[in-house]
Amino acid sequence: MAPRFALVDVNNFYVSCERLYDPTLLGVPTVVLSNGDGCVVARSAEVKALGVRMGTPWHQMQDLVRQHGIQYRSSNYALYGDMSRRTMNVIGQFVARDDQEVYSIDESFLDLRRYPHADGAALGSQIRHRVAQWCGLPVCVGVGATRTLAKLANHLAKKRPGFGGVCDLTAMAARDFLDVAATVAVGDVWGIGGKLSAHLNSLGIHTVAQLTGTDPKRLRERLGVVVERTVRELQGIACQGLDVVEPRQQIIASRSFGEPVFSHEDLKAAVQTYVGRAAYKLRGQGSRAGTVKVWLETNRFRPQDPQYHPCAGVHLPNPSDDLAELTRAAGVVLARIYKDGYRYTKAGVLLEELADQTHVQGGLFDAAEASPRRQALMATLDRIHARFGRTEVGMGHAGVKETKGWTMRRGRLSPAYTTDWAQLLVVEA
DNA sequence: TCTGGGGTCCTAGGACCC
DNA sequence: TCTGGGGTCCTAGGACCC
Repeated sequence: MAPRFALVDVNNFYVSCERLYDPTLLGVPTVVLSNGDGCVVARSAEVKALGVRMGTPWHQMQDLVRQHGIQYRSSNYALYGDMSRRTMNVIGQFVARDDQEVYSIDESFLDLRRYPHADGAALGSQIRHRVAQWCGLPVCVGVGATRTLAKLANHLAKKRPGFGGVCDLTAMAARDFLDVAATVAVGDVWGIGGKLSAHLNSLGIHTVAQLTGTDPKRLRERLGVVVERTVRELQGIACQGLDVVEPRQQIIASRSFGEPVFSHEDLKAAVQTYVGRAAYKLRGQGSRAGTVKVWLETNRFRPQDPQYHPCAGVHLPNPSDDLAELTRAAGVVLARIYKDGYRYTKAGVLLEELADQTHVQGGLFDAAEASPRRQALMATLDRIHARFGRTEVGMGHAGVKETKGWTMRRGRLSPAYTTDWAQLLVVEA
């Protein structure tokens, strides 16, 4: 059966979620800001039309904000995560369970090879209609013979109004495809970012049509196997299927601080909080970590400041998911890399060498396996975390209220409308 | 004054082994 | 004075994605 993929993607996902519960934002230029209200991570169509780029620092666009009355919201991941789950469930209704891959918070691939008679455009329209009606969110659908082509189709469905939100490249004549592809820049292809784009341009390859016509083997010599595969996928040869969801291979928890931090004590409090978050995710996927790494950052955007970006880690004698052990390990690393006299702006914790809980090998000199009491304590922590949110209970200094300086800014956070009884939407009669 | 956070995969080079 | 060749594993760093 000929491979065929669909990619369903929510338009301006975070902004669309905010608008769903606050209709005063409809038609108004709106952005959602990153953690700490640092920079723009989602833009409404009106803001995109003003030429605001993804990742623009918020403080750099204040003139534009005043001029055009741009509204902003702080990131509300409780809301986006829940809306994502609902949306993915609705999209998944159109295929068997094994034929859906949730690729990111706002995108899902569907493997259509088991539905050779389904009309791509009609299917796309149905999905659009149902997600709009059941979730209140706008999506676009792209269909192609490979995942890369489905991505490209989705890009066209979004950018070219003529497609009406659905683009099926498998229904397009080869000539028509090349005509369209000649109008799309290589940088718009999935897997071709800024660096590779510049490199391709220097080789005289500017459009998707040109890239599609290039010999993949020649490109491999210069640019590596990733680009080779991308070109083959553009040529219609599937190099990647649907990915099975594997447990993560690394878990990161990090934040920029609300204000700069100088002392070992404050850094310790921050790092302990991040360990708590990482350990929660770790246990959530049923893994244990073999390595704990910690890194610190000063402000890279102020070259006049003394810079220091250390990163170090420790191997644990045995992979662990125990918060006390992980916290102790992180503390040891932090003490090793901490140096006085720097203006720290960010810290992070990285758990690596993740192993399945059931496949952990006992060491020769271990104390007995983690005691049942200890495991019960961890399970209780996880329940508290799930019920009350991240910072209520922790280890050591984690979450102590007085050490406020490093906690992040969230100036305009919308309520967790769908995940917290206390924050339900109120409709005035 | 203010510039996100969490991931994946690939590659090159060094260490080590036989 | 002369000093192999081939393989694996690990790590750091780069590029990309959302």
